Amino acid sequence: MENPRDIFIAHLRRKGLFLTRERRLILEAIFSLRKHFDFDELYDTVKKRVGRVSRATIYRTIPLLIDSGLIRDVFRGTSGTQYEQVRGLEHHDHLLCVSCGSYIEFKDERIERAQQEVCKKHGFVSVDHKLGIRGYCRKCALIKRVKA
Amino acid sequence: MENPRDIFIAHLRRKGLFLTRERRLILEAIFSLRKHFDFDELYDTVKKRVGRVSRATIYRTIPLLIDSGLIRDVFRGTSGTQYEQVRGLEHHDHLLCVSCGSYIEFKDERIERAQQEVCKKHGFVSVDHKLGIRGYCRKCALIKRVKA
DNA sequence: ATTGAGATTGAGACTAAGTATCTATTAGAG
DNA sequence: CTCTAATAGATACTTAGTCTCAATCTCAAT
Ligand SMILES: [Zn+2]
Ligand SMILES: [Zn+2]
Ligand SMILES: [Zn+2]
Ligand SMILES: [Zn+2]
Repeated sequence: MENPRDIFIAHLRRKGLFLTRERRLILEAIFSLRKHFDFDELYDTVKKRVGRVSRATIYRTIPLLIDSGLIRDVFRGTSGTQYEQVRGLEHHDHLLCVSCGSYIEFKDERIERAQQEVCKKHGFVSVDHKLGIRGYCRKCALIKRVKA
Repeated sequence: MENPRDIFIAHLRRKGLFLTRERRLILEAIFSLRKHFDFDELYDTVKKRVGRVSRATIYRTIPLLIDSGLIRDVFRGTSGTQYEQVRGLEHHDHLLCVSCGSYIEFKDERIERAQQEVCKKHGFVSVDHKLGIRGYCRKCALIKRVKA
């Protein structure tokens, strides 16, 4: 039951929903994409494979996939939400280069643990969290320094 | 020179811009608002005080205030960006209740320090960061438990 | 105080992400 | 196979935020 398709079906069942052709194709399309993707990439991929799909269907399916734990939304930039495949991957946070748009993933146990403590101290029940550090990646930082 | 108005003027000067009546009024309006606010609250407040202001002017002024370090944008929810006054306050991060919309501010030095180390390890030059933990505040967590 | 170049405003057109609505179609239980 | 609820597609709609441009304002230089 670690198969994404089975996970998805199980989640749909639980909510009394069907695994339709479209939902299956959207799920498959996601796994043909790079790990981080946005709406348009998903939309274009599905369209290329099926010929026709409604934007609304994609928008309706995304929350189902999020609730299934198969993807998550990572950032919300100026041009729409960025998603990423979860694929059994561990939770992680991001370094985001504001210059070239690249990102680095990281996970720091000290940060994760400290967050739990913060929540505990405030009687707060955490559901999820996002830590995004914006700045300049090694390459862009170098370029910037050369220019300056 | 710690006066917000002076900080703002200095920033404008540096960029060859004027402190216009509108910009001054927007700045003043912000200080009459609670610490966290969104576009509409700012817009309505300015309008109430001056009678007329263009949405575009507010939108044009916000980045100037951000660049001046007087406000910062905190989240981007479903309904627009949330800003907060900085007012010489220390940087902090947020616990966000998904049930009642309240937030708790916190700062954890261990987290801040660990972030610096992560950046260093990746040759990443950090500009800023946002850590948002979503979940249920004490009160809402209790209500949820009672219901369940 | 006047003036002129450049900055700024207001109004509204525009863009684009995401949602809502409606009708025809489909999934799947019985 | 049949029936019903769920669904997809098409498209209208909503809304945060940007862009445009003519009219107006700012302020430094006279
Ligand atoms: Zn984390
Ligand atoms: Zn990632
Ligand atoms: Zn922080
Ligand atoms: Zn805050």
